[in-house]
Amino acid sequence: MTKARVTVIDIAKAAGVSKSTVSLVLQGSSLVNEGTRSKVNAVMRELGYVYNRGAANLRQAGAKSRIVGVVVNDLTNSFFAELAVGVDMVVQSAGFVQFLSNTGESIDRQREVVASMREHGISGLIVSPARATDAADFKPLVAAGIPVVVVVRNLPGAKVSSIVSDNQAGMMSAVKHLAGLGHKRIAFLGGFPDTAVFDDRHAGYRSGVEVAGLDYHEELVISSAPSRAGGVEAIGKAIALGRRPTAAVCFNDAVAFGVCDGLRARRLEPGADFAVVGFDDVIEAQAAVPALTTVSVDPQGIGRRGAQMLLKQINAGKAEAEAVTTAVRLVVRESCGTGKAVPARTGKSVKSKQDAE
Amino acid sequence: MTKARVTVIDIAKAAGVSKSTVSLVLQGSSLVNEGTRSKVNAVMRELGYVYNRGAANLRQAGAKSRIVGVVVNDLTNSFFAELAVGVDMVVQSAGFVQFLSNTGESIDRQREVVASMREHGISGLIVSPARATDAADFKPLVAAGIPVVVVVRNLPGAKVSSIVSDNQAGMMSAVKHLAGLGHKRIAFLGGFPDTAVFDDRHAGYRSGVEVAGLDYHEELVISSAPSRAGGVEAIGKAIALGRRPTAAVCFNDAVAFGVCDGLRARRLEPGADFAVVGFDDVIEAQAAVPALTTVSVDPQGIGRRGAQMLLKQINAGKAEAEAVTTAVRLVVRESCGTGKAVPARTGKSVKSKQDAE
DNA sequence: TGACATAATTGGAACGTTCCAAATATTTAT
DNA sequence: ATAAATATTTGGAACGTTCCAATTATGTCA
Repeated sequence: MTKARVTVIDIAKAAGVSKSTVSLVLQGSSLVNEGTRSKVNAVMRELGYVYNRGAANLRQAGAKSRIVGVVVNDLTNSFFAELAVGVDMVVQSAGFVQFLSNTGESIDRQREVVASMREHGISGLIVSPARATDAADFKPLVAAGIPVVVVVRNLPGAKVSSIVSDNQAGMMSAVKHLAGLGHKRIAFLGGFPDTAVFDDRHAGYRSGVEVAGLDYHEELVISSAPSRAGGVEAIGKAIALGRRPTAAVCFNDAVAFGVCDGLRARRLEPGADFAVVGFDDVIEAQAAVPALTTVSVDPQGIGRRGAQMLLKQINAGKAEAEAVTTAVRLVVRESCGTGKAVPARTGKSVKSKQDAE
Repeated sequence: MTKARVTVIDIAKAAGVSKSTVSLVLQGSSLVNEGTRSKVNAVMRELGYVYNRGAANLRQAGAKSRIVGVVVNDLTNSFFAELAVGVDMVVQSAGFVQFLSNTGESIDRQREVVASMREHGISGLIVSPARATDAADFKPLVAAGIPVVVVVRNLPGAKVSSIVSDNQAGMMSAVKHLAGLGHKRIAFLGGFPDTAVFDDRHAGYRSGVEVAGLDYHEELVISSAPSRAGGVEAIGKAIALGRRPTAAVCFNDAVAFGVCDGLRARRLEPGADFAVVGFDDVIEAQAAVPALTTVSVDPQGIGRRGAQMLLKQINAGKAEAEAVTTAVRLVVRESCGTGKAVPARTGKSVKSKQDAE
């Protein structure tokens, strides 16, 4: 329906210069005379020229497409939505655009979207890997010189940068908080034991218990799906124990909400009759009744930081794998029965080179 | 480590055919001999070939980049996150990828990202326009033959397709519900009067009132920011009226929550002493106390539908503007005081929904 | 003024693909 | 066996940009 695309040659012709000059203007080169520059710019505006990044990118040997790929496993989860927003903020202000895709925890889907992104020539990738992602999956990318930053869930064995929250310290502070309130039997509820995140949080739980001078009981660790339904299930098992716990730290907030549901179903009031702590601090946490005491991880911050890391590597041209864990803090609300709010800070920002393998 | 890219020519050389043949294989053409095809495929796998969509796209005269742009004004809002997921689902299974960007209601940002997307050669755009977006803003796009679908908020005057939820019918059913419960003075609270969404919802309110055989009173329409704080403010004014209303339909759920806050501050119990209906059915709506009666829209459905519409136009080559409004339904919970006998549960677990505005 | 540096400009030749028209191989029909 | 049809394959020539080396204009200094 409409005319052919306006190209740099059309501009050149109309402005009475050569295409090379127009190209120079496009790149903001200082080699071009001020007068010519404004003339060319005027003509571009007039003809409604739009830059063809594809063509440019082709010539520049795939150097810089100014596209970063972002892959998350569940955009519906506000945690990841926030993360994506964080990424978008820094990526956008650096003049990049983001390809965002959702895998819904499907490994096949993940492979597909990553392949597609590669074909489109992304200059870098930020990914929160689907469960059971093979560390080798991103090997081809880094081999091709495309920086990859793994967020939220780490990928042991992959030689890529990563940025995860301090799961261990977070869980530890949650346990210490409960112990400080006088609880002696504290359960660890929810989560799949075959994930790295579970391992970290569980380890934090365990050291928290020990640091508080309590005994670690295997039976108090009850895994389940990391969802609301999983929480209901887990609390059911916990209550069925001979010596039932009086408090629980949960794998994440969704589990914690499920635990509250399960308690109510048994005529127990979360907060008053049983203390509950979550993990993540999703938006619903503060609006819930009772407001959830939880470990806040600032997903948007992770997104921003991950994006910065990625951009740094893109600009450096060289991808030096770097592993950072971000601080985390306990937000005390009402689900542990104590109205007094004394936010306990924990966690430190640790930065370390990742070596080996 | 960064070796030269493997190109179609390398493949050709290694397979002992011409680049044209390789290209044919790439396109799945039936013209190529079965033997050659598998040979070529084998070599491609072996050399780790990755298709360069940019180059292809360049040659194909911008025909189809298989990229669709998605622009939303607030990804943090789960309403839009859901919407994006809906889009992604259909777009992905059609072999497209999505460029997703967030404007945060900034018109400048919106212009930037749309421009950037154009440079990258999107084949279509789905956008939930930032407030006060000029209808002419998308003119250049459609002039260039790039289909545009506007979602959630419509853009009067723009000759593009749109898909919005049935604000009018939704509000009408809310009013009718309240009237059916015996309320005579029903207020309309919250929202900025200068938006199209406000107009629609207000119109729905008005016809609802009339259909119920009640009088429409200007004083019962109290606008405010479409936020929780705005709700507090609006209910304050409503209560200060000479003849105060006994119920209110709110511009959205956030306002409704604010209204509840305001009522409690005046020792009135929402649900019992004053009936409240929201709009959107955000996730918090069902967990709130009292659970909020509200109008549910299906953002993911809108996303899917919008994407289908867009793909249809992309494939058709021509953009025939089409306006659809999606159905909406009232979810009765407890905030109108009828929570007693029949727990009016909508059997399905409602997904997170929220609409800013 | 000539000699030389410096500032601006400019034609190709890439980049990796797809298209086209034409060439070659293989069948089939006569 | 030969022509005609069909099945495969194939070299260029694009696409819109950037790079390079080369060119032309302009300025400077003895």
